[in-house]
Amino acid sequence: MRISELSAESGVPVATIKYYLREDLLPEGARTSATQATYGEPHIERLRVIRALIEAGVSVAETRRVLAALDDPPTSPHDLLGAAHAAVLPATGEALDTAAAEALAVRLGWQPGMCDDQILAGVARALQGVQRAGFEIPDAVMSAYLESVRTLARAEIANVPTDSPEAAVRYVVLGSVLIEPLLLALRRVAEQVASAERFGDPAAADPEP
Amino acid sequence: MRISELSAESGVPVATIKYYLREDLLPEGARTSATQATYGEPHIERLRVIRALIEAGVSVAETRRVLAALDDPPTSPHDLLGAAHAAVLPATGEALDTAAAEALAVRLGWQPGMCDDQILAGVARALQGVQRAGFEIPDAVMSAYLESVRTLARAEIANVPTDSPEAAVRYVVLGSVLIEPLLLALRRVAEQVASAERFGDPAAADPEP
DNA sequence: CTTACTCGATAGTTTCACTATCTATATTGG
DNA sequence: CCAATATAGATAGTGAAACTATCGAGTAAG
Repeated sequence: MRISELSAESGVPVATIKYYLREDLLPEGARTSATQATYGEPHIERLRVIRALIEAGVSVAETRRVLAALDDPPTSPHDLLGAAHAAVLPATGEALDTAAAEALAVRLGWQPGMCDDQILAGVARALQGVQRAGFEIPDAVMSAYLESVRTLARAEIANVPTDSPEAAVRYVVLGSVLIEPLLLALRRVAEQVASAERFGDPAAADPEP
Repeated sequence: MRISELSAESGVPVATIKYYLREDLLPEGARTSATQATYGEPHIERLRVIRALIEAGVSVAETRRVLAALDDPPTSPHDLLGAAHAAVLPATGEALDTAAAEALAVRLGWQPGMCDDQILAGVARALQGVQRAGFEIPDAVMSAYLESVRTLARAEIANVPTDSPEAAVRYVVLGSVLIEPLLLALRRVAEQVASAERFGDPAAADPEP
């Protein structure tokens, strides 16, 4: 398959494919001469993953790191998850108050050394943003967050496929990143439903013409 | 308070404050002459909210809409939530398969007409991204997502403060937007914990020197 | 009255994700 | 075999987004 066919097949413009090649998101095709190369099915699949990540809001640099984790997975599934997470986390710039973040992590069953500091720093950064806006999270709500997130993570990890390493890698790496927009979108729907339940919006009743 | 003091107080550069004034994120100060205005405590608070939203990844245009919802809230709490959600949702460009999204929404207790199509379109878009990457969500995991998200939303809505309308507005509008990074960060920690539990990473055991 | 500050307008900067152009080479249809 | 088309790789340009800097004219304070 030549680059123009790859483009037609995937819906991604040739110029963009070349850009992804330059950025090391997509591997080179098999060279047939100095100015010619051919591409195959793996390239199409890879392009699908790239587009999904980028459209999910992952930057090109982060996408490159996610793909690197896919291509060159650490041996243990646990390290794999760490690599996937690290790929989408910004390097910590400013100093953060990690005490509050650790307190929450402990309520999730976390123990010191259990994961990369970056992951905890993400919690600290998010808390800082919430707090700097002068927003207070009621205890009951925070408890619900922790409970929900633990349930959800347990189900995810319990379903890591063990049959093939490749499947496990795909599941862990893509699952941790691609699911994020879905969770946020589902939360919005659930909030609307709960709000309709509580505040009994008349518009929720089926309107007859 | 003059603009330079507001800048010193809030840590936001004068040029940036002027930019926010131009972009209608921050209201004008009280004019004392043609080239002078003074700012007060509300401006500092507003700047804190703006910075929190923008650092949480909300764009300037979305931030403007969120602030508009804060300033000029719909009368019913339910519509308020809709306004907050609509503020951070992109206008749908391409056609989406909403059937799958509706099926999920129904499992959350959703009924036709219960919320803006945009919110459902967000689910459809997220599903499409997941699916185009060739990623399969196991049924058990999807069930856990729905269950978790319902629990979490119920707790959030149950805790909307009813004493003052202002407090309710703040809670709903900021809560739906600012909490997102926190939830994603907590999910990562919970995944790490669940992963350590399942795969028994030796590094999780406390290392003695 | 001079020095510093302010407003408002305008223009410049940086980053990001593409997108377009160009040259030398390769392939392909007639 | 040769002209039309396509390709790789390099380089430069684009447009959006979020600032950042500069400027001129008008205060304000010591």
